[in-house]
Amino acid sequence: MDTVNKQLTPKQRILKTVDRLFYQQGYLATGINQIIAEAQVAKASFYQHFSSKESLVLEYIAIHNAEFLNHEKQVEKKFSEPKAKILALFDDLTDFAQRTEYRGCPFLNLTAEFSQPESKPRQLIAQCKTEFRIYIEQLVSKAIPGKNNSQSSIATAIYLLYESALLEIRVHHNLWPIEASKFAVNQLLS
Amino acid sequence: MDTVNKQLTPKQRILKTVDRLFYQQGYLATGINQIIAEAQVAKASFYQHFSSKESLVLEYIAIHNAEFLNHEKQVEKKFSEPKAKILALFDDLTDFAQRTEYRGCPFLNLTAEFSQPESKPRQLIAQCKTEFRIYIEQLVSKAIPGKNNSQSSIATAIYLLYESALLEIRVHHNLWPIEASKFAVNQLLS
Amino acid sequence: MDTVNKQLTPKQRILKTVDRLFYQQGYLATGINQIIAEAQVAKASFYQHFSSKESLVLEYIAIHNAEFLNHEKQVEKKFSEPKAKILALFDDLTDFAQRTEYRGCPFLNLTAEFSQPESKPRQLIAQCKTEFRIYIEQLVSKAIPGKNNSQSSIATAIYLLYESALLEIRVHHNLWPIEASKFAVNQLLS
Amino acid sequence: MDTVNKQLTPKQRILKTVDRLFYQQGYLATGINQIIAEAQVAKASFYQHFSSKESLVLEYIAIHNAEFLNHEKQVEKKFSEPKAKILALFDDLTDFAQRTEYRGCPFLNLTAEFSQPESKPRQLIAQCKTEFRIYIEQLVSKAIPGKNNSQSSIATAIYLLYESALLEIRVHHNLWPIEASKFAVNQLLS
DNA sequence: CATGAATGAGGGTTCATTCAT
DNA sequence: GATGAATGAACCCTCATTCAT
Repeated sequence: MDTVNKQLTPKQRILKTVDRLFYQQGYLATGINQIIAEAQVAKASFYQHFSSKESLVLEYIAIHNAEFLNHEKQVEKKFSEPKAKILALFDDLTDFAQRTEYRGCPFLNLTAEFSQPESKPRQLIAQCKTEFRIYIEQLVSKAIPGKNNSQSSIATAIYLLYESALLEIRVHHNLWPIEASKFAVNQLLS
Repeated sequence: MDTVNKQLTPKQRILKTVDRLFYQQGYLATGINQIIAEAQVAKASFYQHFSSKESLVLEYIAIHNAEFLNHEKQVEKKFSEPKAKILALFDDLTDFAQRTEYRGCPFLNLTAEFSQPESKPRQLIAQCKTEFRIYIEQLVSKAIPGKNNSQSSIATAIYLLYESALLEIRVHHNLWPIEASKFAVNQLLS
Repeated sequence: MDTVNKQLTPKQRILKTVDRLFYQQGYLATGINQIIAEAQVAKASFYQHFSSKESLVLEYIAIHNAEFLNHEKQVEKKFSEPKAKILALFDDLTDFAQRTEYRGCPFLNLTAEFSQPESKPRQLIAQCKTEFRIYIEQLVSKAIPGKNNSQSSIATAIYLLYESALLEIRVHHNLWPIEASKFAVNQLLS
Repeated sequence: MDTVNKQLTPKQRILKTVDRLFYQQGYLATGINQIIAEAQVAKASFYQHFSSKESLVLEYIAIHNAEFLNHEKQVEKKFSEPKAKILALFDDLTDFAQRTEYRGCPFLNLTAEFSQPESKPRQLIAQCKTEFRIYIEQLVSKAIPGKNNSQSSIATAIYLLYESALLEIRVHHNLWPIEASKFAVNQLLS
C-alpha cells in the first residue's frame, strides 16, 4: 500500500492513518485490520501502543481537539475587532467545507457512533465541545462588553449556530447552512 | 425473548423491533441476528420482507418521518398565534427529551453512520430534513408577514437552531440547548 | 424482469428459463428464487410442477437430449457419403461453438456438479452419452463396412474425440480442439 | 471430528482437508464451515492463510498440478522407448482409476463448476492443461522423430484422447474409455 | 391450479483481541 | 519493542423446501 511514511514511528503511522480513516469511513466501519495494513504496523504492535480500539479513538479525539482550538486561535488573530473575530470562524468554515473531502465535524460524526452517553468517547467529545463553547463565550464577551446579562445566552446561541452549520453542511451536502447561521449570528450581535 | 407481540405480522414485528434497536444502539451496532431474535422471526422471513438491511432502514426512516411531521402538526394545532406555534415546537422537544430513553434525533444519529453522502439513507434523511425546514418556513411566513425579504433567512435560522438543539441535547446529555436555541428564536422573531 | 413470454404455461416458462440459467450459470449456482423470478412463476407453483430441483434438472436433461439427437440427425441428412456424415458432426460443432454464449456441452458441465455417480442426473447423462455413442457406432458401421473387428473400437474412439472436443473447447476457451479431434478422426477412418 | 493430524500447521491441515473434500464433493458443495470443522481450524484462522475460498482453490490447483506433472515424469522414467513412455501414461491411469475413491480428473471436475471462462480457477486450470499438452508433445516428438509435419497434430490428438479418457471414466463410471483411447493412440503412433 | 409467507440450515467473510515467540 | 498466527463471535445474506390460504 505504501500509504504512510515508514520513517515515522509505528504509533505515529497509526495515528496518521486513523486520522484519515475515522474521518472518511467512521469509527465502526474502520477495522483494526485496515488500520494496521495501511499503517504498515503489525497487529501486536498496535496493541502495544493502544490498549484497545477505544483508547485509540480517545487519543485521536484529543489530538484533533488541540489542533482545532489552535487553528481557531490562528484564525482569530488575523482580526482585531471582536465581532470580526467571531464572524471569521464562519468564513474559515466555508474554506474548510469547500474541500472535496470535507465530511462534516469529526467529533459530531464520531459521537453519533457511540450509543452510550456514558462512554468515554462521548464524554470526551462533550468536553471538547464545551471547551469550544467557552472559547466563543470569551470572544463574545469582548464583542458586546455592555450587555452583561445576555452575553452568555448570545454566546451559547452562536455556539449552537456554529454547530448546526457543521452538522447541516454534512446533512445536506451543501454550504448554505453557513450563510444561514452567519445571518443569525449577525442578528444576535447587532 | 418474548420481546414482541406474536399477534403482529412478522414484518410489523421487525419494524417494531428496529424502531427500538436502531434508536437505542444505532444502525451499525444492530445486527440482523439481534433483530430477528427479538422480533422472533426467521432469518429468511426477514429477507422476504426487506431486500437488505439498508432497505429496512429506509422504510424505518420513511415511517418515522411521517409520524414526526404528523406529530408536529398536532402540536401546532394547540396554538392559534403563529409565533406561539413555532415556540411550541421547542417546548414539545423539552417534553420528549426529558424521557430517560431519549437519545437525540433518530435521523441525525443515523445520518452520521453512513459515510457516503450519496448513500440512499443519507439522501432520504436530507429529504426529510428539507421537508421539515419547509414546514418551518410556512410557520414563519405567518408569524412575520411583513418582513418578506428576511422571512426565508429567519426561517432557515430557526430550522438550524432546532436542529442544533436536537444535536446538542445528545452531545451534552442535557436540556440546556433547548433554552438557548429558544432564546435565539425569540430574538429572531422580535 | 419480463424475461419470458407470459403466454407460455408456467411449466414451459420454468423450463425455458432454466434452459438458459443452468447452461450459463450451472446447476448449483442457479437458485430456485432466481428461476421463479425470471420465469415469473410463484414459488408454490414451481413445486406443483417439479417435486424438487433435481426433478427439474432431470426433465431439462431429457429435453435437451431429444433436441440434440434430433439436431444431429438433421445435420447428418445433408450428406450422403457415410464418412462425410461423421465429419459433419465436427463441422456443425464449429458453428455452435462460435456463438459467443457457447459454454461447452451442457451435459458434461452438469455431470461435474454431481459428486455421486449413483445420483439420478449422473445416471441419466451417462445414458444420454451412451445413446450418442451408439448413434456414432451406427454411422461408423456404414463408413467402414469391411473392417468388422475394429469398427466398434474406432467408433468409440471417435465418440471420445468428439467428447474431448466438447470438453476442451470449454477448458481452453478456444476452437482448436475441434480441428485436432477432426484430424484424428480422419486418421482413424482412412 | 479428529479427521486430521493436529501436529500439522493449520494451513497444512486446511490443504489436506480440501484435498479430500474438493475432490470428493466438488468446490461449490464444500462449504467453509465443513472445511474448518474437519481441519479443526478456527474460521478466522482460515482467512489468515487464504484471502478467500477462491484463493484456496487456486493454491489447491497449483499443488495438484505440481504433484501430477512430477508423478507423470516418474511413470515415464520406467520406460526407455519413447512410444512405451506415452502408453505408460494410459496404463498408469488404469491403476489410478481402479481405486474406489476415484472420481475423475480433479481439474476437469473443478473447471466445470466455474461458469466464467475469465475466472482465475478456469484460467489456471487451462494453463495446467496446456502444460500437460506440451509435455505430451515432447514425448511424441521423440516417439516419431521423422514425421515432423504431423507431430504436433498427433500430439494434440493424444492429449485429447487422454483427456477424454479422464472425462469419460467419470461420466460412465467405468474403465472402458481408457482402452478405447489407448487403441486410438496406438493407431496414431503406428 | 395458483399463490406468497415462513422456515432452519448454511453460505462466505470480518470483527476486536490475545497469545507464544 | 516488535511480530504474525490463532481465536470465538458475529457480520449480512441465500439456500431448497413446506405450509396455509
